[in-house]
Amino acid sequence: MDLDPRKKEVLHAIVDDYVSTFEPVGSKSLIERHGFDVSSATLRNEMADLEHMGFLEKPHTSAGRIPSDKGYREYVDSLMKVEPLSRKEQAKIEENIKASVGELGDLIKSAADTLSQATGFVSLTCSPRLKKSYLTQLKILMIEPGKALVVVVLSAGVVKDKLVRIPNFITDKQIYDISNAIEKNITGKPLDEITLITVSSALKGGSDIPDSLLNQVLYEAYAAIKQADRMDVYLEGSHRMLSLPDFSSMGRATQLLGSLADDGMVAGYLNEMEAQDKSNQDSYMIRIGQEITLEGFDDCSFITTTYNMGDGVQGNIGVIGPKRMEYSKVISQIDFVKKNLDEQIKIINE
Amino acid sequence: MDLDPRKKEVLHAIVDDYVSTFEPVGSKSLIERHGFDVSSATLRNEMADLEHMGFLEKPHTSAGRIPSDKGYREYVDSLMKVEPLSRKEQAKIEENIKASVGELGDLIKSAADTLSQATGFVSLTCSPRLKKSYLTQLKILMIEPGKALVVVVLSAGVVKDKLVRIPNFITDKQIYDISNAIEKNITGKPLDEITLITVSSALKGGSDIPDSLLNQVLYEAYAAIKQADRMDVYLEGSHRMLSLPDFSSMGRATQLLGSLADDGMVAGYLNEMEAQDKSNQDSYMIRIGQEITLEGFDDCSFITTTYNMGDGVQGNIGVIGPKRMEYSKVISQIDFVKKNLDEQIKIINE
DNA sequence: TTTGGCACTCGATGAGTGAGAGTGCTAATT
DNA sequence: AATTAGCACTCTCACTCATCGAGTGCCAAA
Repeated sequence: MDLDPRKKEVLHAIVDDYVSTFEPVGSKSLIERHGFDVSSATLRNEMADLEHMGFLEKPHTSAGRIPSDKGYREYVDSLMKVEPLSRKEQAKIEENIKASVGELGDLIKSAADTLSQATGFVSLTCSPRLKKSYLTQLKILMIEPGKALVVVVLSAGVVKDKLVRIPNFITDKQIYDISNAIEKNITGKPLDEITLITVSSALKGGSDIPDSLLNQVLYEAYAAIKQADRMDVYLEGSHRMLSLPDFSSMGRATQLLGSLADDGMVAGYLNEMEAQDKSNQDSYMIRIGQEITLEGFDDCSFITTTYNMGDGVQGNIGVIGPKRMEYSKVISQIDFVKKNLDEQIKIINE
Repeated sequence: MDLDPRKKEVLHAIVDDYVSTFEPVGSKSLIERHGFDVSSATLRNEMADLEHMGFLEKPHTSAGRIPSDKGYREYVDSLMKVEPLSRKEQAKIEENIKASVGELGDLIKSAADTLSQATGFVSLTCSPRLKKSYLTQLKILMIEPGKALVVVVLSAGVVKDKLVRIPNFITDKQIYDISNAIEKNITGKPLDEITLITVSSALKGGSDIPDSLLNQVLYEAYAAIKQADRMDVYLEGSHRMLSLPDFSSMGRATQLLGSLADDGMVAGYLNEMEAQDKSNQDSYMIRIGQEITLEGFDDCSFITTTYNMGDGVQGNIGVIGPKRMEYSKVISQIDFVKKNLDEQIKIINE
């Protein structure tokens, strides 16, 4: 399975060339650009070998070669070297991210925007899965008769809330009591162990509210808690894909943007990816071309990593770009954005 | 300025034809499709007149005519008849909107999605301008030391909140007192009359917290209040524009989607439109082609109307589509969605 | 194992062509 | 004065055809 050193060099060169020119690379231009010390015929033979092994493809009988998915995979796994960004690029990213003010949500959005702008591709962020995080506070706040705000505070300082309807004549005081009772009941429990029964237990009968009404409130509180682990996916910069030569055909572009519009689908796939790569947590997840099992992403690659919100709570951040991309550069861009994001989150959380 | 009846008929027919075929319409096909009782030569004369008057344009010397912006404007203002949707379409829209559960935000999103799907264009919603609505409640909720949630309740039952940082050693009780004091101070005031001074007045010195710390809390509360009237624009279905023949050239499509990606720009323009049309509140605002002063929307039209959240608080909902659209149909679609949305909002608010 | 040489393939480019749809104008008709 | 028939003209679109150039595969020689 391992390639001899020259084949590696050739594959490396071809990927580099193809990525930067977007044109099938032929034996001759390969010699011109890289200083190979052999004739074009020799390279042709090597290239034919690489093709048989599945690392290269020919678009037409008589065109140069382009990397196959397997070729990109080999490149990513063992050929490329990730080099750090230039000072300039670093500065730009830092500046952008630091410019965002205030809330966590804004910060993450800002990181995504920055990443999309830096790469020129679509950036993707996904809020952390919170199933395993535990509940530290639950408050129900009366807004007006019949309406209340349920505030759920989770470990890692995540705050979610939901506006709910409650029976009209429940009073401020009653809500306050219910809220305290629920809180006492489930504080410290991981989110995915909380059920409607856990929420309600040891609560009924203890107050002056009829069970049927109490149940309604309990249910709403429960729903609010459950909703807290809703995964929010944010895709930014889809329109940038249109400017890429890779998607200059209307058909491909339409299909891609259509798929990107369905962020639920992307979220689902992210989950799947994470399940597969559970081992190398904290590192990069990369999917190239047809490795992506979603419709319409044949010419794309996903690269994601995780950002940290403390207490082991992690979200995803990454890029969806053409599979013909400068992997090493994009990876270091993601990496740098991630680091900045982690830092800023730490600052927000103290 | 008014056209004689036959010219009106001709313009009407041309717009109809062009909208449905997307091909410049010529004198002959006009006779075939519509039962004009004159010869093609007569129509040619009429068409030449209409062109001189600015209602029609020729893409090339020897092609049929297409409506100019002015032509569409005339069509929209005085020629077309808005007809109600078919039962089927109505049912579909109703179903979609009713399927959305729970919160106001979800409901509006759902309305936008429905509208985009129904029209095949981009739908646009904009949260209400809240400057004129008044504050009914303000609560500050301690989340953990150094972190609090400011909940702002406005008239019409709008609830906004913001997570803020506060000095570490401020206690639950202190926050509670501050919160009450502020609330007492500014309840009932319109949002745009609230200043940092209003928030702070009559508060300092009354507590055991040093002024500098108190100021920090007050500022955060103030910022949370001010943020409540942030206009949220939501654009849905940009990708659908790619399927339209109007944007089948990559250049136009790229430009359009690029402009659509900047929702701040759209929000700003909406504001502008509203200022212009202040008179006919509650009705439709329509901008056609170059009437839109934004870059990149030359081939588009905006149609928006308002939805009601009670207490005179209104948001915008509408469509951005190709100017070559079935105006009467799209208007009734928007109208129907708006009606359903209004209804559902009423239900949510009781 | 490498290399030079050669025949072959295939896509891109550009020119030329004819068909088709539509126009504007003029002169005759109503 | 309005309408119509007729005709020359214009312009796009689709099609064909030839050519060019980059690249390949393979064979025989080094």
